[in-house]
Amino acid sequence: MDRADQQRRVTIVDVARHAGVSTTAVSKVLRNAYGASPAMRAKVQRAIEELGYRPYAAARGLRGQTYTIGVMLPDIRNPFFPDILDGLTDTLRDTDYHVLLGPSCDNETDEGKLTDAMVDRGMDGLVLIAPVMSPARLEHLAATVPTVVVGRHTRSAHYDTVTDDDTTGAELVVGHLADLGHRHIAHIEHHETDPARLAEMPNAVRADGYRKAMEARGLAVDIVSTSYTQEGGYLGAQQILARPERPTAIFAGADIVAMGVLTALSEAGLSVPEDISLAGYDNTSFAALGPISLTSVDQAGHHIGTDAARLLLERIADRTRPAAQVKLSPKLVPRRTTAPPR
Amino acid sequence: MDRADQQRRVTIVDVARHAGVSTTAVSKVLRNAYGASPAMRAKVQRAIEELGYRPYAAARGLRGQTYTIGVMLPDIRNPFFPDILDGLTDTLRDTDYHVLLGPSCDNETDEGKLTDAMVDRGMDGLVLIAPVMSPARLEHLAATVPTVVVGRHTRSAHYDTVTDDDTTGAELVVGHLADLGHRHIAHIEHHETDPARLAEMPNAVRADGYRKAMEARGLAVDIVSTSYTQEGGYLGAQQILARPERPTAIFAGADIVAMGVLTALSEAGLSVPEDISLAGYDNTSFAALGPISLTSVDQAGHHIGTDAARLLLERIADRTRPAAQVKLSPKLVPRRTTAPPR
DNA sequence: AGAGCTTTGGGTAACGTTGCCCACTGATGA
DNA sequence: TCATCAGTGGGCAACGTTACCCAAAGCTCT
Repeated sequence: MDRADQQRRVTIVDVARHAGVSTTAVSKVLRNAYGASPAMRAKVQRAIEELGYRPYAAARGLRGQTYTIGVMLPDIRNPFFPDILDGLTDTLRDTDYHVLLGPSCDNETDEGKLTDAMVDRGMDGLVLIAPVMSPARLEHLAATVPTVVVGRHTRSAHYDTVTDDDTTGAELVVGHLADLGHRHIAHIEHHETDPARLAEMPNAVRADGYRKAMEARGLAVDIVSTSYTQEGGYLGAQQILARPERPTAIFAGADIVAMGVLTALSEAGLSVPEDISLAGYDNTSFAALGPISLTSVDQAGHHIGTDAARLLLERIADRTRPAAQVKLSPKLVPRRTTAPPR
Repeated sequence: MDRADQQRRVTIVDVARHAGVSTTAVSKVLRNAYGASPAMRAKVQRAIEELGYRPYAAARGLRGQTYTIGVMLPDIRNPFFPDILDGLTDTLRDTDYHVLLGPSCDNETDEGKLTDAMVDRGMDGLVLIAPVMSPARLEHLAATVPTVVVGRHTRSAHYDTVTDDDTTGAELVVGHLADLGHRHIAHIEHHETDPARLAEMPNAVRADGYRKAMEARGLAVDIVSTSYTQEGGYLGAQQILARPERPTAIFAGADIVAMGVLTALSEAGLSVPEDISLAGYDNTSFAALGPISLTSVDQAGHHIGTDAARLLLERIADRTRPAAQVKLSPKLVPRRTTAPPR
């Protein structure tokens, strides 16, 4: 073993000694704090570079700040979330903050563990993407650490929200399919029973938007509940196909769901859009794929990410600032998986 | 603002006072250390639960441990990496460790920043998936913190490695296509020029395996260099199609690359496998998708993840244990995108 | 000249946890 | 009877950084 590498970290004390100043002075330079002359700044900067010093975040954490932002998302496999993430990291790139991601957590227990872990690690701020936890827990969490909630239709004095108008998005899809002549349009949703979440979660709002849009047109509502995963789409489509009467179109609540639907349809020997039309949601890069060319709803993930990052930075800077709610508008992107019914 | 929520965290001191014991005693119970009677353990446990105490990781970090494992991966959009991640989190679920992920970093600069950030945050161990940093930096990093390197064909006394046999994997693909009767097989690789990385990175080894397998059969090597992304596949396929003579098969170095190739082929009005055969690598869930049904090479991502986690835990427990190299064997999964040439 | 600033620099007590010590108590063994 | 020892519990000094202080020195303005 190379013992030279195992030596102690360079600390602020080493820098101070090397520069011939106090640790306080070094700390001031690091924080751009008041009370350090340009001459001293230069001296300290030089010492920092010569020694290759980097502040130890754990020690800073003990004093209040870790310069770390935690991000929680429900499913790393859903290709929509990386879009949001890109927006976040692009915005935070020029700041002192670093982004760390939790592993996928799709249930309340995992969410609780992860957010606890993030709080315990002294994170300066959290971005929660479509969290399923109870409103009370969300409230309590946001009171503990600056938080931005993405996707969930709720508001609170403690946290900011960034949402996309899922009701309109669902209406866009139903309108598009109805205009093509479809009368029987099935919807695959992410199952939700908790009354608090029924009104707030994007999947539930999307399903409700579908319901309203169908009823407004006098069409029969046909909802299958599974989950926003590829498997959920597969199973949902199988349920739909097992019935006596087949719908002429399926509205999948997310592109990843549509992926699973495609598998099931293909296995059943049905072709899209000849036998059945299919629309997704999120306009992921997968939807644009040539052989797939999925009709979808664009909700500008990158933009959502930059907004979330901006709001979080503002909230970290001033925790008493009134909570903001940003609401973005979706756009329909028609592609080749939707066509008039035969 | 709800002031009650803003109160100080519950600390070990509060627990000690509440249980009527010393902080040392509480710490002993927390760490399952020697020197605490069952009676005291029970008393302290009760106090911990009553107060809802959770240890503060930043303070622990200052003393040496943060119970955090950092994971770095090149591209969150590549659906292969979540498989590895699942293996990691499944194995670490029952331990005291938490997994935190860095955002995608596909270049040496970002990698350096991220690994620095992870070291600065006192992480107990790192899992680096296909890192591109220099061998010297890798060596130095692994000497600083317990590390497992995934995918990179290298060995060191400081870190363990988990790799898949990419040479064999490439041979499987070329063999499969050649057996079908293909003579002109193009390969899209992730561009690599650094000599150190040419011998070590999975993409480079895969390309080399392709080269050897082609030459062993007396076939002409035809390599296009882009990147292991959807866009890389799209651009690579466009380059291939712009030439006077079209290959009868394309071997994409990763499934995500094959996704982009499909788009380009579709735009060019070519159908798969009638006009051109296509094989990917990684056997991601996307490859199994009905309408895609991509021939691919399975390298058991979940298994890679569990092995990496196991090795890392061992190394954290004993940093002097000799470094291990785990090498897994790939399997060909033929599907509908490969067929004899017309 | 002296009062009252501003600027510059440093001393130091936290922050929450750990692990090395030591002290005390009974029991054990010579 | 006296050392020895295991078992139990606690004191306390770190770990690296920050922010609240205070002190000294050099100004400006009467």
